[in-house]
Amino acid sequence: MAAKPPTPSRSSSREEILDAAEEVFAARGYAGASMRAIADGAGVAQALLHYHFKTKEGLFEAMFLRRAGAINRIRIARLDAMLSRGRPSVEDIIEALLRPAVETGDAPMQGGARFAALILELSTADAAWQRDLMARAYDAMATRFIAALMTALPGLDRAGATWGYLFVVGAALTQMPSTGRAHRLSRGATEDADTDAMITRAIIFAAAGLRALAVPMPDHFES
Amino acid sequence: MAAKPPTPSRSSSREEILDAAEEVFAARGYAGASMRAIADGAGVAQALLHYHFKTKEGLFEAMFLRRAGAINRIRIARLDAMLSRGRPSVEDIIEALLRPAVETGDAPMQGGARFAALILELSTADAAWQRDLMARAYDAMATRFIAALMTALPGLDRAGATWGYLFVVGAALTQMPSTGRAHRLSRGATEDADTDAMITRAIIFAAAGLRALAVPMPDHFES
DNA sequence: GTCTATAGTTCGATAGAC
DNA sequence: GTCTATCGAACTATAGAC
Repeated sequence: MAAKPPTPSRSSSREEILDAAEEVFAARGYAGASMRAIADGAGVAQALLHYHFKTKEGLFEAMFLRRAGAINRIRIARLDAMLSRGRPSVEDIIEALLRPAVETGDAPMQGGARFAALILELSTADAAWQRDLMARAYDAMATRFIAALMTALPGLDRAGATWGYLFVVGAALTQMPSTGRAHRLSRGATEDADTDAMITRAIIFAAAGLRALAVPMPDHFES
Repeated sequence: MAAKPPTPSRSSSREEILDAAEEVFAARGYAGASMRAIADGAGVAQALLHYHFKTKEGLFEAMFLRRAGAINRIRIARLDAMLSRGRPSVEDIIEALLRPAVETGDAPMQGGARFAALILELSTADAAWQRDLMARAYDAMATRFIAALMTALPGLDRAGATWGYLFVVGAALTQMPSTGRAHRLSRGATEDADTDAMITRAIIFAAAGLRALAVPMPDHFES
């Protein structure tokens, strides 16, 4: 789909830089990361980063789109497979949306957990280029899932489906970087690193929440 | 409750620095903000920031605890008032948790919307001092609300109530900085800046989600 | 308590050799 | 494509006068 260099083995250091950028950006955020730290992580000279990506912003963009694109392709593939087999349940749709975010596997990061922090930073930023990047990385995928939710849940209008989608993503994304908070607040009853338990509960939580939003409107409307 | 300087009018510039710090930190994040920009915003010399708060970290801490404390006091007051009047519904509890976050009013920020981005940055950070600050700012309040949820929803165990609390906060917090995303994804069917519509839907969504978590376990368990 | 001035680092980016 | 070397700007923090 995207333009790829015709050379069969594209310059290997370019990918190594992107790998290192993922680690450093995810650990320290955009502003907190430095080109020097990324160059060191990749084992190349700092100038090479500027040769390949021109600016820090350009490197961040390439890094972010690579990872987000990889995850979104899995999401869409799962959704398409489900749709071709019949009418998926709300739970199925949510699972196809959330699981790929924690099952990255192929690139060097702890289960995509820290990448979630990066998405949150980007999605709440107010710089124009960050909002644009967020839109380019996720809007197409989000539109597909919002449509799927409206099909699975007649009675859910577009505004409700949109807020519902954003709630689901926000609820799950904020729990992915394991900070020890769930363990502490639950007095040891659960573990942050147990992403499976978290995702399982998130699906139950989100499916019920979406079904409630599908009811036209409770009985009063205000403001 | 906290130690206050005995002087009736405490150095006014100290508060002005905190006000400016809120704006700059919320707009650019911790790493992206500079002491210079904060000093300029407060109209004082940069050295004065270090006199009052010693380091950038110290200033961030003071700023964050002041704002978080103010919001949490309102939350706890609302919860206590409800509890003294009988058994509040899940919706009431969630409303007491979410509304104060968007109705800050007294300090100079656009409805506390951008402060939410700061909370998200802090809650997903992995530096020790940031996790400690997060715990000091929110754990006591969170514990009260988790307990209230368990009382309102028998069948909700501590692990479920904890994840539920975290889901609710994550779902709502991620929507507070209005980025135009909801407007775009819904094709104009809703507006990001309409926080009342967002909060109203968040309460419906979250209440249903929490009730679903209160059911011991659906009927199958997988993975 | 508030200022000016500056020390000491670190940053993003570029020039230019190979 | 990759490197060394470096520029100029920004940063946090401190010293010291008032």
